[in-house]
Amino acid sequence: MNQVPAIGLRPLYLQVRERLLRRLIDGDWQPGDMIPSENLLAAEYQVSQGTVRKAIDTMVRENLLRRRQGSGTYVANSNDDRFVFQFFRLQPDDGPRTLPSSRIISVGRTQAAAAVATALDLSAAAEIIRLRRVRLIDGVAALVETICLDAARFDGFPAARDTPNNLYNLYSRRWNITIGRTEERIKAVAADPDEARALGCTPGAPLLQVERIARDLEERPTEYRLSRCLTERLHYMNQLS
Amino acid sequence: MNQVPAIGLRPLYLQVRERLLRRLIDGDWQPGDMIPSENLLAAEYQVSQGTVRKAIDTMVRENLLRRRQGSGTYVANSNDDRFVFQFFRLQPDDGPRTLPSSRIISVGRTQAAAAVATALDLSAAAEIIRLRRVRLIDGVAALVETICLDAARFDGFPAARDTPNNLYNLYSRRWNITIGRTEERIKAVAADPDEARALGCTPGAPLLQVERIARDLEERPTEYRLSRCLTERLHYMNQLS
DNA sequence: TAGTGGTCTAGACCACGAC
DNA sequence: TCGTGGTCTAGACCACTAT
Repeated sequence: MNQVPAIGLRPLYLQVRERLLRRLIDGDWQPGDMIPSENLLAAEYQVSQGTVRKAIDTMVRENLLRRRQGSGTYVANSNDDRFVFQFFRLQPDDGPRTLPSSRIISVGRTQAAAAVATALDLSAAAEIIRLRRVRLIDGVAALVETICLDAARFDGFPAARDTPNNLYNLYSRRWNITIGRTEERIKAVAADPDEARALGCTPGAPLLQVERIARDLEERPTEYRLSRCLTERLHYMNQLS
Repeated sequence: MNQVPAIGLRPLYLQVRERLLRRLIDGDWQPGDMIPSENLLAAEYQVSQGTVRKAIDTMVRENLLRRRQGSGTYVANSNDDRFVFQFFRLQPDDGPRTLPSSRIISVGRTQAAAAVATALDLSAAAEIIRLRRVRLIDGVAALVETICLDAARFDGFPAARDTPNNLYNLYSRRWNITIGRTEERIKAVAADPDEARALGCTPGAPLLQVERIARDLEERPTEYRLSRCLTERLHYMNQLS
C-alpha cells in the first residue's frame, strides 16, 4: 500500500491539499464550518490520516483553516479575532491595537486606470467598482483608501450606506470570494490637498502609502487597494523571521 | 516506548528543538556546517526519526536550517543568496532586486539615548557602539542608517574602514551572535537637512522610516537600527498570507 | 552504490472539548 | 464517555546527491 504516487505525480499530501482547497473555492465548505475529521477525510481519499494531516498543516499555516484540539478543524472566518489583523498592520505607537472604523466618501463604477487594469489583469477598457473611504483609528481619521474591483466579478456591489466595514467578509458572503494572500508595496509620499483635508494635516506632509494587490484562493488578482496613512502616532508593524 | 512525555512536560519534538537550538547558540555548529543526519540525531536523543524531523521542520521554517535533499541539513549562512534578502525588503520599482552597498559615515562609542536603551534592554547610562552609514542601491544613495549595539556585547567592533557591508555576517563570525528575528515599525517622516544632503533630496521630502529591533537566537534584543529611505524609485515589499 | 532527506503508512496513547 | 486533534513510534520505499 505504500508509496502510491507514480513517477511524475505530485506528492499525495499536495494532491489532497488541492482537493481540500477546491472545496473551499467552490463554497462547499463555508467560513466557520467544521470540516470532516482527519480520519473521515483519510477514508474518503484512501490515504492515511498522517497524509491528510500534512495537507491540513499547510492550509493552517496559510490561515485558511483553524484547528481546535478536541473539537475539530474549521474554515477560517474573516470575522474571527485572530484574522481581523491578518491584513491590517497599522497600530498606535502606544496603546493596544484597535479595529478601524470607516466613513465612505464615494462608491461607483468607472473605467480602470492603466496601472489598476494591469494590477487586476483586466483589459484597458474594463469597468471597475471604485470605493473611496476614510478609515478612523480610535475615532481619529488616519488613512484615506481607494479600492478597485473588477465590476464583472463583483456584480451588485452595494451602495455607500450598505457597504460594511469589513470588505473581505463581504466578498466572502456575497460572492464566495476568499482573499488568501496579499502583496504590499510601501512608500513615503507627500499629502495632496484632498488627502490633507481628509486627514487634518498640511498638504505636503509625509504619508505612508500602502499599495496592495489581494489575491483569491486561485491566486487571481482580485482587489487593488491604495492607502495613504498619517503616521504621526501610528506605525506599520512587520515581523520578519 | 510510546508517549514518553510525562504530564507537565513539553512535547518531545520541542525539547529536541531546544537541544538543536542550543548547539547553534553555543556555536557548536557553525553557519554552513552540515548537521548530523536525522537518524543519527534520533539515536543520540533516543527518539524516533519522525520526532527529530518535526523539530528540524520548525527550524527550517524559521530560516535557521536548510535542507538539501540527498545531501544533508545545513546551518543557515547569512551570506547565502536565499537569506541575503530575508531582512532587506527594499527593492526598485522596476528592475530586479540588487544588494545594497554601504558608505560608512561614522562609527564610535557613545551613551545610549533613552529610547535606544529601552529597546536594547540596557541601563540608562549604558555605553553603545553607534554606526552611521549611507546605503546605495544600484549605486544611488537610497537610505541613511543609524545602528546601535551594546558595547559590552560587541567588544572590539572594527573601525570604519574594516566594517563590512553585511553586518549580520560579522556578528556571527566575530561574536557568534546570530540574528533570528526582527520587528520593524514603519512610518513616513520628513527629511531633515542632514538626511536631505546625504540622499540628494530637499529637506522636508517624505522618507520611509524603518525602526528595527533585531533579536538573537535567545530572543535578546541585540541591534537597534533606524533607517530613513528615499522611496521615489524604491518600495518596501511585504507579502501577507 | 551508499547515504541523505522526502513521503507514506499503520497504529498507539494523550490532552482537550462537548455532551 | 466519546470524538477530535496532538504527539510519537517503527518501518518502508522513493528521489536526489555525492563518490
